[in-house]
Amino acid sequence: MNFSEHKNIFLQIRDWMVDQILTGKLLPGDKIPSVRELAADIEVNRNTVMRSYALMEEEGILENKRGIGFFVSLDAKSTLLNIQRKEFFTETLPPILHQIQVLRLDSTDLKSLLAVIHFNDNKHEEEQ
Amino acid sequence: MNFSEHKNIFLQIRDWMVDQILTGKLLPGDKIPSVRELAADIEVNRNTVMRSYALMEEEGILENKRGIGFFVSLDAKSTLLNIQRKEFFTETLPPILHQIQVLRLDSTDLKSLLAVIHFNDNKHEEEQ
Amino acid sequence: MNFSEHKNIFLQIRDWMVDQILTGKLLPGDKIPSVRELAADIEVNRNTVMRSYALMEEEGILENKRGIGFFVSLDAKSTLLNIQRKEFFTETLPPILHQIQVLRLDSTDLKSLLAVIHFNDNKHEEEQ
Amino acid sequence: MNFSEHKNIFLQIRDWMVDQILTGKLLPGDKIPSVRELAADIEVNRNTVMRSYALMEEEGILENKRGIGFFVSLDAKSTLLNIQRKEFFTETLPPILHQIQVLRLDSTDLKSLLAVIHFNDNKHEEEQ
DNA sequence: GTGGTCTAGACCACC
DNA sequence: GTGGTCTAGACCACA
Repeated sequence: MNFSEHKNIFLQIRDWMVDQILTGKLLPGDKIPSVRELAADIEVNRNTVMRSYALMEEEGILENKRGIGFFVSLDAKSTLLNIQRKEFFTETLPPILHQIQVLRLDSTDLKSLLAVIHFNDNKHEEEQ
Repeated sequence: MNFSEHKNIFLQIRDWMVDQILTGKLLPGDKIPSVRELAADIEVNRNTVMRSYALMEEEGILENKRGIGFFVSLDAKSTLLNIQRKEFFTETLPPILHQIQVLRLDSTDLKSLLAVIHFNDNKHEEEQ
Repeated sequence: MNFSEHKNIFLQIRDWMVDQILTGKLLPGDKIPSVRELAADIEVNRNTVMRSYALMEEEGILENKRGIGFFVSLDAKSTLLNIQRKEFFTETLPPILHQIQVLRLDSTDLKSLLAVIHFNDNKHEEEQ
Repeated sequence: MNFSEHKNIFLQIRDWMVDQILTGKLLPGDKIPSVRELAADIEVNRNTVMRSYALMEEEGILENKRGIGFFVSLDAKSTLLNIQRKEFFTETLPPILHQIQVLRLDSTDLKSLLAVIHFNDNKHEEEQ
């Protein structure tokens, strides 16, 4: 894992783990590496890894069986989607909307954005 | 002004000022509040305001007339539009696109976003 | 059995066993499950169960017949009642009283508590 | 401050601070001691104090003005009462009820408990 | 072996 | 001056 300079390491660990879960590389119920193990692996202090794991436990993404280790919680995926969608609409989207308006961007400028949305729409139809 | 927790205050002041200019609430050539005035107003340290003004001067948004005060520079608006549009497409947009895809948001979810784009399209037509 | 997060499992096993005895689901002289049996049952390490049994033997609640197993000691119930009532009044009750006062809870809030006390009063009358 | 042996220090700091707030020794909006200051005062590591403050910020009891310090949040008192009352009814009370039942305690035994409740009832009447 | 707390000390950005 | 993160290392209880 490569850490970017100006984001907290414990958050980057969390982001990476979340990614593993969302992309299915880690499945609900899976045991994740022990604090010591991961710390050694990515050459980071135990405490930092611990902080990351504790955060994810609080968020309901991980569960802790004492003396055994941390496990991906069974409903991690839906919990994550909920957290992230909520964050997107309350934190991420509003300033974007504002900026699009202020910068007077129109559909020509934002064609790649529209393409993504269009793509998602079709994905949903397929699944039905 | 309400300051968000995890972004530097002096950057938030800058963002707010930029916004005032882009939306026409501050016009090129206008005198802006003195450092101590604004500092008192928004209950922030004078150094913080100063740092913000200095940054904007460096960016060519403000001009400083010694002993008189800071003024919105004459080409602030076009300068800003260029800077910000560029930033928007290289910095802001890409992670948004990724997130929209990961969260599988579709046009129903993002109706407010689409509404803004639509609104901008019409604005442009009127101006033609 | 569901284990709560922040209390030692071996203590929780003890509490559960004590409960079984006080409520008469386990009677004096009864053989209790073997260490390995209970461990398998509740999905816990055998050491943990052993520790719990050892504790209860020390407290005089259980007796160990070598090669046969653990049994509820004959005077377990009266022993327990004494231990627990004493503990209740010296350890458990005082902080509760304090908290009820601080939180300004009144008889309306605590109706379930009062109901239990009332229920116990009647139980005693019946037995006289 | 005297720390009891077997409870986490950072939680004891929180408990003490909560007490100060609930008893009115710290008022909403008050600045509390800086992390370094309190750490030196009670001879505990900065990190430990920090952890305590961060926890209380998360709980909405404290607010943080960057570069200035931590302040008692304006609605700390009601927030606290909510947290604690909720905890009392979901965590504290149920095992108490169970124990009272199992130990067959009656109103004679629990006279001090009833006295407190009675006292609270009168307090409320006075306030009306 | 596991998680969890605490210390001591460094370094950073921000006010 | 303030909070905040990270490290290195010790010590503990629990499984």
